[in-house]
Amino acid sequence: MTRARLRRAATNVFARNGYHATKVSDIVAAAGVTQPTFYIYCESKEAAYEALVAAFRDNLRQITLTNLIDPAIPQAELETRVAQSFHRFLDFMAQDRALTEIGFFQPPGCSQTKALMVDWVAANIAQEQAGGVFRADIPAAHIARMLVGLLDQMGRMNTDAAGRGELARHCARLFCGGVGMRTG
Amino acid sequence: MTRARLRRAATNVFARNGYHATKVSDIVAAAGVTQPTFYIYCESKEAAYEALVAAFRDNLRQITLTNLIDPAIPQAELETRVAQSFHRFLDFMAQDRALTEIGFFQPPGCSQTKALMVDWVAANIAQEQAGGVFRADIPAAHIARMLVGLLDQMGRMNTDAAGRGELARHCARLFCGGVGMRTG
Amino acid sequence: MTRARLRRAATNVFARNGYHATKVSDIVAAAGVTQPTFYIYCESKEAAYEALVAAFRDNLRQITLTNLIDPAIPQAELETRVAQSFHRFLDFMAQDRALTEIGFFQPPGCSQTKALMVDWVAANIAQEQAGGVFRADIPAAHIARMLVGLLDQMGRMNTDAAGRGELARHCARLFCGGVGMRTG
Amino acid sequence: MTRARLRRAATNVFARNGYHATKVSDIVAAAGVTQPTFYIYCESKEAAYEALVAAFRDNLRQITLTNLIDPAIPQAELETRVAQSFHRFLDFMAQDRALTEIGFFQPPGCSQTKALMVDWVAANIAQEQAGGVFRADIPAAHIARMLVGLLDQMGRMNTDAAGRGELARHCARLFCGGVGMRTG
DNA sequence: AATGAATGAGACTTCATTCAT
DNA sequence: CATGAATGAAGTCTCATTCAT
Repeated sequence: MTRARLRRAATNVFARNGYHATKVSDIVAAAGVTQPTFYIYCESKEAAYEALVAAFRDNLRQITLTNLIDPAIPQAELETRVAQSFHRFLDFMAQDRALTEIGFFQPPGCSQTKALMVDWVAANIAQEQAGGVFRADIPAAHIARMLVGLLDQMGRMNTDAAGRGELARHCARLFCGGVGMRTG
Repeated sequence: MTRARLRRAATNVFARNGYHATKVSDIVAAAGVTQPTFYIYCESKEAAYEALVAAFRDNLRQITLTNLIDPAIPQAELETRVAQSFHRFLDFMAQDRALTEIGFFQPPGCSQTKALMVDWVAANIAQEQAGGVFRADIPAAHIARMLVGLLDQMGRMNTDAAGRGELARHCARLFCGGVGMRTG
Repeated sequence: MTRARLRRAATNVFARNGYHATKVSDIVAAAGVTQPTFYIYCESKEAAYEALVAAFRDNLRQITLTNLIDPAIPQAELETRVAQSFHRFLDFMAQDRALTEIGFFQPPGCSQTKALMVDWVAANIAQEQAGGVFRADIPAAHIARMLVGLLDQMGRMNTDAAGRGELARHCARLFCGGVGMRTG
Repeated sequence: MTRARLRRAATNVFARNGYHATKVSDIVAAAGVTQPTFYIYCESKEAAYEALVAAFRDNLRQITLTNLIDPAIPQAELETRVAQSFHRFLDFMAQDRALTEIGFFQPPGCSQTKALMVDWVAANIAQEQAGGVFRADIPAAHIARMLVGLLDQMGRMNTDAAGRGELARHCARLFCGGVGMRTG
């Protein structure tokens, strides 16, 4: 109970103020407990932060793994399928905005998180390229970076569930087809 | 002279350790001067940091403005022209890696920088869409976010001049044509 | 307990060295605690000082208010009654010499304290003049200034209880009758 | 020339801000010279201040000495003569308000100045008592303190030349005759 | 399990003062 | 005589962390 309140408080305060500008006293004030109590549940301020980051990364990892696309997919359905992947990511990021802030947008930690995500996504892309789903003349790592960069920017927009649907479709269209005019 | 050494030292130390973990004493040690000297040239640690961020943003703004694409461009040359734009961005980011770290990758400040860049780029894109250079079924803001996200990720790779050329071409290909297979 | 020790220590050290020459480290050393403890109980060095000044002023205000003289007093008893007022002031000032030093003799603050006291006393004098207790051909404000100036100087003398009695009588005699020889 | 400008600047700045809150950099800025120049003319900030205080005291001493009253004076003219003394003091204090602020109203130094003045005045009073000018049933030191206290308070009022004349007459009346009603 | 009270360590900033020119 | 540039020394304040209860 106390543990949960501390975790919630820490997430919110860290998300609002960032790691360095957050004082342990702010967290315990938000949680309605005293400072020594904080140290009953957390090794240190740093450990508390890292636990949140790690939790976010674990979830992100799961989402990423489930987004691998079956090579049997018909090209006609690809964009829709990719939109679905984007949608999952965007929903996940919106679901606990404060935690996402900590794990994905804030230093210290956000760079590492994205670097890891690039690796995970790149592994998927490589398989998908091998399966003929995506073009193979560009390294999987580069494509993975594009995807992560896209999510990074789009995830910053505060959209409701409906907005996320549209956003995901746009992402998919850009990701699959680029911005060029279709000539001919 | 001393001013330049302080600026260089501040850039490097801030880039290496981040704003909060950087102590004024670190900066002056790197510059080979004493602490009071720092305060002769800088209002405060915060002001010193902000001056660096502002300098980076100004340069970034210039680059962005020069990257507007002429609507008269033939579609066949578009990708090459886009690659040129990416190349300029990547070169700029590589030119003073430490300053880029501060202005583009590190908080506090990086989010704002990217938000600004999204606006600048979106203004370009909107014109380019109006000129028929890019598809218009996706909001310019979304396309701008993709571009910034792409640069954000690609700019993190430490590449030499040759590597940047290839990277820029890959970016352009993805940006213009997406990842999908071209189905006859 | 700690709060009281800090207050005592602050009073003594401020009184001995003055506001500017007093270091927080001096205060905490005198109180037998560490520096952070000081900041648990006091907002800042300045706030600590102001609190002492304010406390002194409040007390001074009370004393002043109770010194208003009933207009029904016979002229023959006036000097004795005035002596009583001076006695109260002198006792008050002697009672916590260090606090008096801070509130009444030391800048910053002493000028303001005396200006306030002049106002309070002037209000009394005006009533007393209206009641025919004191001559009315001199503005109450001027008389109040004489009284405050007199106390300012006399309060600086370090006298024991008996000395204060005599001093008060002298003050009263001067205040009521001046220094001139009584001719006729 | 430079010496005079520095002296004037120091006087004004010290008077406005007080000793501790005045920075050498403030003084030199006001004088339009650089910091090292200050040290060509002044041993130190403290010495500069003390020189001003000493100058004020010297002048004050002169004024005090000339205010000794001839014992041959008829009682009827006493109050007028005392008013003249007060007038001289008030004029002196008004003549260089900034220097007076430093020498007479501001710590560190004002207490000592007044203590000295009490001594000088007391010497006068003692002679005057011996000459039958003033009542002798009150120690000269006490009377001197009353006079100094009176001046201290009255000198704070910012009055023009005319106002000082009236103020001096009021002071004399209070000093000589006190506040009591003259009962037939 | 929880807290009231306290602290060790250290950061930023200021300012009187001095060289070398 | 005057200065541009620099510094030694110090002071206020903060904060993560810990006892004793």
